[in-house]
Amino acid sequence: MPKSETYSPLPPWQRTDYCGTLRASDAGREVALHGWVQTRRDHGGLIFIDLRDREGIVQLVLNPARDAGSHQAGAEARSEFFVAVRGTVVRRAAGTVNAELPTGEIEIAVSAFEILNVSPPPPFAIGDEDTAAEEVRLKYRYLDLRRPAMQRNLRRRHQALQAIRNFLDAHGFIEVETPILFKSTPEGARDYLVPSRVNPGKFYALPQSPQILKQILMIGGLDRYYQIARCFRDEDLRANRQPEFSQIDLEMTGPRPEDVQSVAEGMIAAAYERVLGVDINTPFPRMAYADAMESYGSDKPDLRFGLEIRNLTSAFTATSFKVFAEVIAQGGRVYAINLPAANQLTRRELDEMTEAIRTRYSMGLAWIKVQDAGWQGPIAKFVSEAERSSAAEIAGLKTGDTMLIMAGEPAKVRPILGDLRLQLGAKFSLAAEDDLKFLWIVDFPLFEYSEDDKRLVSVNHPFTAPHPDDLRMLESGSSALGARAIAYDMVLNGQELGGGSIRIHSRELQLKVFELLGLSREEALERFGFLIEALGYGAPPHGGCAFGVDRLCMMLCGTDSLRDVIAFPKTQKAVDPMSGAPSEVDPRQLRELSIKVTS
RNA sequence: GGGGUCGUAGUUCAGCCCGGUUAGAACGCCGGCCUGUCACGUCGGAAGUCGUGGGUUCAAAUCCCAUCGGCCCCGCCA
Repeated sequence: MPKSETYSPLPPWQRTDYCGTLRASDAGREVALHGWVQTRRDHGGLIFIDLRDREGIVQLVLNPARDAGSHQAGAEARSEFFVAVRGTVVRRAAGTVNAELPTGEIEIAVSAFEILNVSPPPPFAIGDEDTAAEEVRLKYRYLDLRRPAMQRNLRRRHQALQAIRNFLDAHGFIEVETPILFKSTPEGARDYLVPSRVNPGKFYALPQSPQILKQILMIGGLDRYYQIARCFRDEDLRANRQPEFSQIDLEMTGPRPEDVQSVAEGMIAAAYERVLGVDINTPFPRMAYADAMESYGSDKPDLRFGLEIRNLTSAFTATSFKVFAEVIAQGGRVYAINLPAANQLTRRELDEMTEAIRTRYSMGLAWIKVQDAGWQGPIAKFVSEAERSSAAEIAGLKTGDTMLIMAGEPAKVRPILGDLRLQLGAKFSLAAEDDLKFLWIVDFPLFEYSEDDKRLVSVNHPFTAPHPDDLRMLESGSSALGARAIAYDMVLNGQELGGGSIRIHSRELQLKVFELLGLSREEALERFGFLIEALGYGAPPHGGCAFGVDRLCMMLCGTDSLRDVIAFPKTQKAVDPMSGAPSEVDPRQLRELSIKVTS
């Protein structure tokens, strides 16, 4: 333990090298290292210490014959002590080389060894595999961050952002910071609020995204803007959702959608090239939203495997099977997923699947198996021979295949089958992990009808430009539902990486859209007056996109949890186990803010 | 707000179904020995409010209820 009289805030000598970078070519060099003790192997006479820094591990040899003081000090060293050493890089004798370590051909013959700080035994070993519970890892995040896996993830994140910054800089984008303390615009997610001391009873909101501000930057003549922007949404957490997260936010003046998409493709490809060294083919394929919903039941389809949803309705237009006939009479459709013979589900699994869909959605799932003798399954006997062959042709049914069938409203059935498709893909490991299936989903609808609010809501956000061919449809609320937006989402392997749109730059059109959304002119002006006013001052056409940095990094790191690519993430209860945030505050602070806690 | 799941030495877990010895194991930790180990070896040792509170019982880690926390999911997330 460093005694107080020897404690110094400065190390006794400066590091010359990182532990993990030393190689046989360094043999003979005198080096100085700083690092944490990974393990100590004390043979009594001879002590080996694996010393770790961010670059890796190197073996120290403490030999009393070389330096008695170092050997003595080394005996005191324990896991996670921080030490400084000096010594000579020497080639290991034949037979003592460790092929497992990049530094395994050499070791450090130590001539000076000082413990700079001690540590109690860590609550978990700083190894490569994360054997500790996440609760413990987050409480001692500084120890967790020493693990090679976390070091690698954070470094990949850095590399990705660096590549993206370089790419955008090279394409004329100017990085501009926008305020964290901004105005609450209650549309969309719940805001995080910050009370204003100077203006009692008034609040700032943390931005859910810099959407409006970047539009105003375009009106402000920046022409091309980007930002790695922190965003805040006070909603419940998920494995891929944190209350604060980062977006690569960009906006351009006068772009066609393909101009924005090309920039986005380029920057994502740059990140993949920099981090993983893989070459991504651009441009990415485009798929219309309507087609994605029809074939995959999702606006973010995973294209790494098939099992597309098939529309069998035409095979059953004249069916005597009551269930299908009634659905079709009411404008519903019959959809199916054809599971090829190679992927067999047991009777029990089929029953469980049926039961799960019944309890979760109160919907029926039917199935048939194609046997040599014909269709087999609970509904087989209701289906005529003509219907069978017609359905088989549509679905590409072959002997041995299993077909899962649902009938009902497309809006209800397709997402369920889409979910089922993903479950089946996972169950039969149909999606290769290293396969990268990028695509753009385009032609989103501008609005959808919200049953809860009994009004139209924006599918994207209210600043999204309608498709020019559909402008006439905005004259009434009912026809507006059919209008398309100039909006696009980038999807990778079933994850939405980002999306964007061309924005409305006409003051009148923007007011019209707010009106369709049920906002009175007064409300619109109160909430978004500054944007509406700005649009009136020669706002140029503009558009852009935003990408989730954290999700991109998840993909780049091959992890399922955002928490693995964020240095200090929060738990599902939005708590930071390390600092204890959020916490109560001094009553005086509350008084200054004119805030009273009522519960 | 709802559903599922987990909570036992510092850590990872077993024990829980079917209540009954002193609650075990591994790693880690502490002490001894050890000059070529690299998950060092070896001999010995310490270590527990079984998440918390209540209930049932002669007896609760074990059964019941409540509650807190981690994780996954639904709702929510323009």
